Amino acid sequence: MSSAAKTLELLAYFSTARPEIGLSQLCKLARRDKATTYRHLQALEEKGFVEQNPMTKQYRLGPAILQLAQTRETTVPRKAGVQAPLFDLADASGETSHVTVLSGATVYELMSCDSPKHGTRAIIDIQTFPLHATASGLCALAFGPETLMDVAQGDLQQFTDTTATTSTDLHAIVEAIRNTGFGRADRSFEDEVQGLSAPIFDQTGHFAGAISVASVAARFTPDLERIIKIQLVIAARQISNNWGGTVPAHIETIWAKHLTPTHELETAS
Amino acid sequence: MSSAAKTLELLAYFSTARPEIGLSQLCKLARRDKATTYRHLQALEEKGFVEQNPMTKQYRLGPAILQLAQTRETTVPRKAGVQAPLFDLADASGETSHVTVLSGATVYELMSCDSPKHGTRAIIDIQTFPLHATASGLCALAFGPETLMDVAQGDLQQFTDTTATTSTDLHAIVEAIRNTGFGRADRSFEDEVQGLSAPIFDQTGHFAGAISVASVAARFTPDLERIIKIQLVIAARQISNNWGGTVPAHIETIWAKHLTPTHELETAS
DNA sequence: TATTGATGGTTCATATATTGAACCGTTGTT
DNA sequence: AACAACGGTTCAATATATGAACCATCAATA
Repeated sequence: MSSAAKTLELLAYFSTARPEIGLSQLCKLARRDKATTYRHLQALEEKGFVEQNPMTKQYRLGPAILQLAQTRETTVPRKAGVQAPLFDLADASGETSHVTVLSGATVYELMSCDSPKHGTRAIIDIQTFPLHATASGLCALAFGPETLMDVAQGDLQQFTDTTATTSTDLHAIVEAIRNTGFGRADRSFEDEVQGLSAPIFDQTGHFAGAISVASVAARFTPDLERIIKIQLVIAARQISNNWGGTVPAHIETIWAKHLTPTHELETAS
Repeated sequence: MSSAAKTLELLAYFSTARPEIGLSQLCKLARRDKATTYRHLQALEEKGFVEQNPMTKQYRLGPAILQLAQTRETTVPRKAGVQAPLFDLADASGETSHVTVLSGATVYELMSCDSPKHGTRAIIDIQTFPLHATASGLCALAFGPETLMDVAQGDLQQFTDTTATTSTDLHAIVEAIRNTGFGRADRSFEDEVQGLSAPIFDQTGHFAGAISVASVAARFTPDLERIIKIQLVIAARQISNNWGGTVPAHIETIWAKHLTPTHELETAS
């Protein structure tokens, strides 16, 4: 690995949980030599990527990062961070996929990608997604701000005969989604469309949107569901990353739990 | 210079004005070999500090920066406390304004705000500010740690014909700033730009940065200077407050002394 | 269609910049 | 007073960075 890459790696050890790190401590964390680490820190400090707390001599992230982040944020639109993972998902799942963003109390479509694999396709033709009836919307209810639930309950429009139209039903569905880590809409918005989604998180660590696959219900099988979920996890991680966030550990945990082969066997038996 | 530092330097070439840069272009900008630059970009890309636009093959700032910036800002909040006072200052002064932070011996731009009032504007296009030639830098020399003066004297680059290039001149200017409480750069960094600044203090009670206004020299009058100084004081107090500090009493005293009508009359007579 | 020039990317011998064991000076603890 | 832990420094050994020259691709041009 290049010396530059090793230097950059040091930055990743800083976090809100561990905002300041001393030289020795950083050596242990990175399993590097002290002299090497010291020089790397010097280079980072020279360019403003870290600075030293004059009192404690410990290092922390520096101001240069803020300027770069400003540039990135104002020049790279969210769409750019979505394109590749979304296309890969549509390709791998063979189904129409889309990414939605939460703005205020509304779930908007950001980008969609139709897979050319099948003749029959689920056509997405709306631009805002009902919170209580779509996989994306339910994902927002499950992982987004709590106030969303109040908004959702104010409009429980029935789209199909499986749409949740009571507060009780909606709460049960949302609770199930919190337990699995995946939004799910069983023909609740359109007949014959089965939605699956995963939450996306931005740099603030909050829910920012969702990535979803809309399958034609007739070909939806447990096998396909598993495949799609695995792909959703990959895409959700990548997009979160591109938006400056990471998938919270507890979400990763419930995903892992739900996708392990042992779990599959247990539920199958 | 270390290879890591050279690699980090590449990032500084990205800006809102030039968000995407191709390999060849970057080589020209940085005056580096193509192979070297390519490998540096590889290292940056590997760690997410840049990414490649798949269409154009050009490079742009990557998502890793957003995460680091988030950590920095949540652990050392700076930007959040700057926004409103800075905007108010730009609005009230009608000039381009910016806030800088001192990190080690370097003055970095934290945020800037262009006032839309005038057609001609002082455009800020640097990311670090020379200590001896800018209002912010001089403010740091006057109110920051004493060791800064040694650093400044090591590089007295001449930018314009009013830039201080001797130790004697620099000391005189800094002394004047200590007596007025305002950093001042009379076309010493760019021709036709008149800078004025006020120091900002953090919770440790030490100098932490400066807030500055860059006026177009042609419209700089004593009246405007007075108006700007009054606004600078307001902003410096607010930001210091937001950063957990207060403006030291002796600074408030010299500010008051310099802005009282009696003083104006005295100097005018 | 062949030519040119620009781009992004690659190779390899050279030599320069990186490495880490051991060192120093300081600080706080036993 | 001895000790340990810290940040920081030195220097010989060598791993790593370097850049001239190279290739492949593309778009414009003759």
